[in-house]
Amino acid sequence: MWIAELSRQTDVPVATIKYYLREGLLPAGEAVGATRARYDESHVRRLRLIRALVEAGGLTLARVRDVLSAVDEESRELHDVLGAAHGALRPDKLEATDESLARVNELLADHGWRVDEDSLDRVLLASALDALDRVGHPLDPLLLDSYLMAAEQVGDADVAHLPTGTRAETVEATVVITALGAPVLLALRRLAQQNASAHRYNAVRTRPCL
Amino acid sequence: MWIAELSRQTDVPVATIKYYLREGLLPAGEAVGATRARYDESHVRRLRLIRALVEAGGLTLARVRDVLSAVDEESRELHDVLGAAHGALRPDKLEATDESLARVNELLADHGWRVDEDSLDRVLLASALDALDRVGHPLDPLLLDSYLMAAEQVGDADVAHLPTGTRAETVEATVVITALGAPVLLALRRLAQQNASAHRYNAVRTRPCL
DNA sequence: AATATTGGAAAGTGATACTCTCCAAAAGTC
DNA sequence: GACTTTTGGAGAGTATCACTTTCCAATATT
Repeated sequence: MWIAELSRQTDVPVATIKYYLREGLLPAGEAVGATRARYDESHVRRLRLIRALVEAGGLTLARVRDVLSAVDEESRELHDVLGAAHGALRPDKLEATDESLARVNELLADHGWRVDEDSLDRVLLASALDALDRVGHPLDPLLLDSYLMAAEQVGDADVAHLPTGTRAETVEATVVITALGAPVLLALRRLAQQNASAHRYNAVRTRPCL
Repeated sequence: MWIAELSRQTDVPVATIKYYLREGLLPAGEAVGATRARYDESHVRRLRLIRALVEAGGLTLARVRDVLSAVDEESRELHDVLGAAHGALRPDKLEATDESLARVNELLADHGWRVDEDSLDRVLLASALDALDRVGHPLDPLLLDSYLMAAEQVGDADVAHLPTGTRAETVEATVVITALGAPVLLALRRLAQQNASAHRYNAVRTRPCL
C-alpha cells in the first residue's frame, strides 16, 4: 500500500506519518522508484502501537523511540526487555534522599522481592516518598504496605498473563501491558476511591466534574 | 518575608514565583507600598505543594490550578473534593466505544461499586481498554479482575487513611495522596513486575537500563 | 548619594509534536 | 502526449507549555 492507504487505515495524517519516518519511529517503506515506497501490515501495526503509547500511555515520542528500539533488538532476553520497557516509562530526572532510599530498600528486603540492586525504580519510588514528605503529608507505613501488596498482586498477574508465543509477540505484549496498564490501574484506583468515599460519607456526587 | 526569602526557603527562582503569581497559582502577598509585598508560611506551603504536584505528580500547571481552586473552595463537601481532585488528574480528551463502556459498566455493577453513573473515569478506563484492543492486545478479563481487586484494596486504604482533622487538612491530604500516590503505585508495580519476572525467568538483570 | 531590591509586565527561550509549503519525479487519465 | 494527481523528501512554520530574561520605575538599605 502507498502512504495514503496507510494513513487511511490508521487515521494518522500523512504529514504525521512522514514526520514519524523522519524521526525514525517508523521504518521506511520499500522504495519503489525515486518517489514511491510501499508499506505493509507491519507498518500499520507499528503505527497503531506508536499512537496507543502516545495517546493512551502518555509517552513522549522520545520514550516511544526507546521502547521500540528495545522491541526491535532481537538479542534481548525477555527479562531484559521488561527492564528496557520500564526505562522508557520513568521520568529521567531522578534524585532521592538517602533516608527514603533506605526505607525503600528495607521495604523490598522485608518482602523478599528480587529486584536489581540499582534499579532506577527504587530511586523513583524514594523520590515520590520524598515529595510526600516535603509537602508535609508523609506516606503512612500502613498505607505503603497496602500499596505494596496490591502492587505485588498486579505485578504477578501481569507477568503470569504474558503470552508464550514467539519472541516478537511476547516482547510487544510486555511493552503494551506495562505502558497501557498504567492508565487502566489509575482509573480503577480513582473509581475505587469514589466507591470507598461514597460508603464513608454515604454520599453520591451530584455535581459535574470540573 | 520578602519574595527573595520565599525563593530561598522553597528553592524556586524568584522569576518563577512571579510567574506563578501572574498565573494565579499563588495568591498575592500582602502589599506593602507600591513595590513591596510580604509573604508568609502559607505561601511557602502552597509553593511546595505546587512543585510537588508538578514534579512528582506530573501535573500541568493548568491541572494544578484546577486542584488548587478545589482546595480553596471552602463550600465543597469532602466527597466532592475527591471528584474535583480526580478531574485534575485525568487527560481531558476522552472518547470510548460503546462496547468498552458497556464492559466497564458491567464490571463495576458486578462488583457493586458505588460510582457516579457518568463519572469520567468510566470513560477513561473504557478508552484505555479500547487502546489495548486497537494494538491487538485486548486486556484479559482475568487480568482486569486482578487489577480491579488490587485497585479496590488501594482505594479503600486511601480513603481509610485520610486524616480527620480540619477541612483544610483533609482536603489537602486528599489531593496530595491522590496525585502523588500514582507515581508510588506505578513504581511499586514495576518493581513487582521485576520480582515476578525474576522468579519466572530465574534471571537477574545485569545490563544497565536504557 | 550610591547601591540593591522589589513588583510588574513584556518579550524571549527551548522543548515537543506536529503541520504546512514547496519541489521535482513519477503514475494515472483522457 | 498533455494534464492532473500523488509521492517522498526536506525545510520552515505553528501552537502549547513552562519558564527565563530583560526592562522599568519605585522604594529600601547602606
